[in-house]
Amino acid sequence: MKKRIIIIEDNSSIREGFSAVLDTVESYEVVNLYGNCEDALTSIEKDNPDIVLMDIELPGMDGIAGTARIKKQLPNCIVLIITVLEDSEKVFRSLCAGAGGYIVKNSNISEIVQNIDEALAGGAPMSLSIAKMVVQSFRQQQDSPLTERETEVLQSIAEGKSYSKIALDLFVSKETIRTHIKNIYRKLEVSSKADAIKIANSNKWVTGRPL
Amino acid sequence: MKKRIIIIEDNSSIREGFSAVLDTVESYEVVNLYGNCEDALTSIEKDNPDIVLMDIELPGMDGIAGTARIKKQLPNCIVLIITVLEDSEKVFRSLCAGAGGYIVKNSNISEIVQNIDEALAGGAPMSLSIAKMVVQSFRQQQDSPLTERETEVLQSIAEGKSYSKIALDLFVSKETIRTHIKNIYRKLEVSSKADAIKIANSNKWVTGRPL
DNA sequence: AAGCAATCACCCATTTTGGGGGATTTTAGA
DNA sequence: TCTAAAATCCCCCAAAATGGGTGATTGCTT
Repeated sequence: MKKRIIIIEDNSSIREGFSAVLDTVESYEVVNLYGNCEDALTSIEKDNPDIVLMDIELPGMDGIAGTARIKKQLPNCIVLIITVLEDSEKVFRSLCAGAGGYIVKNSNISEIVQNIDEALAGGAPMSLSIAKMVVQSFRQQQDSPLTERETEVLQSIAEGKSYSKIALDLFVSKETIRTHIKNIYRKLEVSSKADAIKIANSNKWVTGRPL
Repeated sequence: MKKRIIIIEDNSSIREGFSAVLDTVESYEVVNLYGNCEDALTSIEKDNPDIVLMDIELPGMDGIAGTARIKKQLPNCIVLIITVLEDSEKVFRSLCAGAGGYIVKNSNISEIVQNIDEALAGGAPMSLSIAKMVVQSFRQQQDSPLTERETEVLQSIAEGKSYSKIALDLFVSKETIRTHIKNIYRKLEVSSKADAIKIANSNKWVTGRPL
């Protein structure tokens, strides 16, 4: 059975190019081409694709949101992101949205086919450089105004722990934790847990996941 | 100036092997070898290494905690993890701890030198398979007992938002959020935010970072 | 000596949380 | 279409958590 493929890409040259290439492959069948996510989503059920090649930059709904929508409707469908090396945050977010891998925009025929076959085989096709971008997005903590202890406390806050629980974990009194929190709030110029977490997270001062 | 290198690895064959290999390189100087982190940490200041080759599996303090300690004392020191492909969670955690890259255990001389040079040049050396493991650790959300809405609510909880804030964000009343929370607690068999977050996180039901 | 980090204490008002009821409407599947 | 699940909302209550204020001690580094 031929693998059903759809392509969502606003640049018609690239769209047609990929389509032409993939149509030469015996085991593939390009069932539809779209210039945006909105159009694709209306007929995705009928298209019933095994593979979606998705651009990230798109007019209207972007490829990340589009990936999430598609995975919601067709969980078994594999979305491969067509991309050029750029924003590591976007690469990361698209993975979270359920992207199955990456295809570099100016790949040649054999590379594209290889990527798609790898995806169909259950792998996660991507170039080393793209993988590194994702990895990078976890380190790069810029210098923080918070002390070590304060960071530790804020990390615990981000894990949903109460002041009492944090105090127990760090073997200090609840009052100490409260003082730290006050200092954190003053330094970050916020006055709530949520705001502190948001700032600390966007600056990579905390890890984002429980340690 | 020669780059100072120390090796922390409990397997003496591997330790001596790496050392012998690196000593043949003109620009490197292996200044010390250790079988565990504890010993290494006592004299790390004197060793003043540019590069640390660190095993993950170690008696006593493991390589992840060791990496964190070393980065705390010598922030500019680059820690490269010596590893075999195994646990993606450990690979991820070591990155969070500040690891600068990975060296596969049975690499040959030129690969090792290449990895170290890449690290010194500011890169993040690692094999494609290791990078993929990290990437994998973000998808693979197993099936959750939570509904979409409940997941959305729990995600917000993990971001430190109060019920009121979540209600505002989702355009529903605070009472609705409370009901969702109750259902989440019942399904996960917990009775606190922290516990719910911990479970949801370990099962990848929430992303761990604000969306 | 001054500054900073970390520790702890007590006061206060307000908000949040968790658990117990019960109810309606919308959605989706059998 | 009937039904079950999901999502929405409301009330009560007590306990806990939170945020802000003021103040104090210790120890370390500069």
